[in-house]
Amino acid sequence: MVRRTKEEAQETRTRILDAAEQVFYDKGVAHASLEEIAAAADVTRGAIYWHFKDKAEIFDAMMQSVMMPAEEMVGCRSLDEDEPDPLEVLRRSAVEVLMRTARDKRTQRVMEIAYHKCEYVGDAKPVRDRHIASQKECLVTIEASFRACVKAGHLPKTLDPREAAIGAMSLVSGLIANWVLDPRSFSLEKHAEPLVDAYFRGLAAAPAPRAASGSAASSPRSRRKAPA
Amino acid sequence: MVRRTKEEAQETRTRILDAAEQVFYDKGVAHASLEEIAAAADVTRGAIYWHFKDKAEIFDAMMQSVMMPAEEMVGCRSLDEDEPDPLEVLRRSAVEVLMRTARDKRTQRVMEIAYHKCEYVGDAKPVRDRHIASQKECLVTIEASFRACVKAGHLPKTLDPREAAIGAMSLVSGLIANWVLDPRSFSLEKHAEPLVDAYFRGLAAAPAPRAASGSAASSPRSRRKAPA
DNA sequence: ATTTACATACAACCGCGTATGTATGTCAAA
DNA sequence: TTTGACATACATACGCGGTTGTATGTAAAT
Repeated sequence: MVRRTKEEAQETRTRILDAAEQVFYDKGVAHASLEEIAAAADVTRGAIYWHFKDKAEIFDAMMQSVMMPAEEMVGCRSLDEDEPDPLEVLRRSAVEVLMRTARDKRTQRVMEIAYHKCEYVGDAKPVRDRHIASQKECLVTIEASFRACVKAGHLPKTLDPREAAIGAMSLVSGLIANWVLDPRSFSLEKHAEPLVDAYFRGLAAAPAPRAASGSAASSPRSRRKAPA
Repeated sequence: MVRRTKEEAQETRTRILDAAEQVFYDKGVAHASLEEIAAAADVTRGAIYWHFKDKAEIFDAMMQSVMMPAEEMVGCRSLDEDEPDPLEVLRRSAVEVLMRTARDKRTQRVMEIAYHKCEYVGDAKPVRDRHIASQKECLVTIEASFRACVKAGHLPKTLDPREAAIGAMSLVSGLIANWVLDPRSFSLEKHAEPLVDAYFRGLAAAPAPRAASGSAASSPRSRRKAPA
């Protein structure tokens, strides 16, 4: 056996990761065997067990090598305290995440694996935990941005910043999840920006006054027009 | 073995389905063994193989026994052609789906299985196909509602009904997916209706005029304020 | 008597983890 | 500078449990 130099070993590692991505995409994480991954990477299982403890660790490493939308939305832009237009920064971040997904094949594959071809259970718990953590962090960051927007007068004072953040994150991740499930169902590239804009307009429009904070869903109000 | 009557057999079948739901929830679909399911249903694998071909068929049957948000949003309300306020019907449907998820434990479990504890690949293809199909059907139905709203003057004529439908579906499913992943991260019950309302307000607000329909994302406009 | 609705028993495979082999890189000592 | 010892980066081989599908048994319902 030709023992490899350190750089070659590192390349082997990335080859395994790339192969795993492909096999995960084809068979799903649970049904992907290490033998298949090894074959796809043109190595043996021995190589895999040298670089990784088990399949869960491969999956973990693979997910860490890319950015999920939640992280990316807040991560790529460092929001300055004195940003003149935090709303625009936020809006653009959301659109960018969607656009990257719409255009980059690699991102598409990983998103589909993350959303529809793995199980966040048992061994995948570390991945799930990071997912939850990043989501939580994402929420507080976006919330901070919205809060700044309210303070700057770009959004109405009645707006709940956290609520707005929850909606933004859900809209973006929902769009991605639905689109990768069936890219032919609609054009993400075409609708991404208009939809983000529409949601943001909804936040900008002051909500209709409510009767205190009673039980919302079962309120006796039978029908209500959307505000003009 | 005491041979069961037909009704008892049917009950056994549902017991298996209920047990599968629990085991799927605990271990994930792929890692759930038929032995575990059988034990949870207090039967043997023999009973399972009598009622179902394999695990995929169990999963399929389980998913068919409940309604996913996409189906439910359009399914529970038959939209009449002469509905006076289709927008309100749509709004209420979306909120109802979210509320049911927030309140009903069973729905929560199934949603988490569907969104985070199964792999739509290989044997699960029938489930995936139905999921895609129902999503597609959901889109056209919601789109029809929005179109009716535009026609009725409840929404601006500049609104793209299909785009609005895509956003609505994504927001709802995204909210559910994110919430079941970590219910403590936010209160779905509290924010469901306000968020749906916010999105609908965004649709009601006329979009800012765009320079024809050029490449949207790379438009030179460097910053833009949210409309007041 | 036959079919139904299971339980039991059996055989086979698959994938995993580990143990071991091995050839080469790496590096300190001479 | 060369050399030997050790670590590295894998490949190979083995044993094992767990799961699956099926085949068979069986008692009650029809």
